Amino acid sequence: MRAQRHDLDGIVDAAIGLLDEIGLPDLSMRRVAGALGVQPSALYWHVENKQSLLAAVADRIVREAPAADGVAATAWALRDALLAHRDGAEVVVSTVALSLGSDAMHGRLREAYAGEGSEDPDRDASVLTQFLLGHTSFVQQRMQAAAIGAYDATPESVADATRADFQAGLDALAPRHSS
Amino acid sequence: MRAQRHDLDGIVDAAIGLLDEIGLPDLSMRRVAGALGVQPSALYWHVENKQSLLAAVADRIVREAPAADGVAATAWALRDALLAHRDGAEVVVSTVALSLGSDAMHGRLREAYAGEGSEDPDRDASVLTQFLLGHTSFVQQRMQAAAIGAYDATPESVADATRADFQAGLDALAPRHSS
DNA sequence: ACCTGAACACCGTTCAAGT
DNA sequence: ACCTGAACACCGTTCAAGT
Repeated sequence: MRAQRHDLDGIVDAAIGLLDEIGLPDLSMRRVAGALGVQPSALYWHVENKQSLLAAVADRIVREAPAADGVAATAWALRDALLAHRDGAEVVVSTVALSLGSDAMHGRLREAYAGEGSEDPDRDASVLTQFLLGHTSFVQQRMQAAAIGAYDATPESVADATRADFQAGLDALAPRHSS
Repeated sequence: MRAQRHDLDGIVDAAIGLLDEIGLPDLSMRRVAGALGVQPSALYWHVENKQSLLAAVADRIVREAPAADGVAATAWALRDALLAHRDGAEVVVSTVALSLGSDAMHGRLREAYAGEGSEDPDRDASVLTQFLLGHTSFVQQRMQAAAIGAYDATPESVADATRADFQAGLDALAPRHSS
């Protein structure tokens, strides 16, 4: 068989595509390899193990969030980015402590808080990061439960209710006016 | 071989014991069965699948939190309960949407908010639940990363810093005085 | 440099059969 | 009612060997 030649970026592309299709529980190294037309063992040339591949995926998901002005807009952009991919929140949560993708989150929020005159931008960013991760995990969990009938509500009503939750959280955690 | 006779409670006991020993990634149905001296397939008489066993574990973890007075004390008690078992936060997060153990969390916080004169106890409880879950996931992730050297800090300093994070979150999300 | 092929030590779950 | 035993269709990871 022909050698296929891939790099980390291509592998992450394939992994994200598969993630959206089949979800995190079914995302295996063997499936990623299959999507690339390669043997499972070939992945280990590019990546140390599954966890570090997921870290790279998390990194990409967070970086897909566009830059925005101010704490609230930044937080909404990050929320959108995590919700844009199936199980995106869970993937990011699981790698947050290793200060990869999550550090990008924290860093953006820290800058936004600093720009709005926070007295402790680092602490404020930590708290909002933790809320954001818990919130998005909850949203995706609920949406999937609603989709399979395990939670009695329409996806739309879950989306609406959780947007209101997020807004309420931001009202409390982000400064209202920065003058 | 002798029949072993178990009930759901005993299985949850064994699962929690194993969870503390080996962590969620290594917690398999086969290991739980092994700890009980039983074949893996025997578990399926008591439990529909692994996910529902984990839901029962999550339920128990949350119920282990003692009742407390007021929003802040309730939140700290829940935080302690999730942190009391290895990967406790992750277990609870993964079953939160199915309104099992997590509903107990939400319910307690809702009552506490109502008792402090909140205008929307349901929303306030949702926001605090989401922060609590994100926060505790983050703490356990960081502590483990610190333990294996993947994050450069002592477990104590992580514990201290995250306690301050939680207090800051509560300052913003819980009412300061209830008169 | 990058991939194949084969192997190792695992998984969750089902189901007939035992007691 | 509750468990065993065997099977099915999978896993992540390692490593020699190929090109």
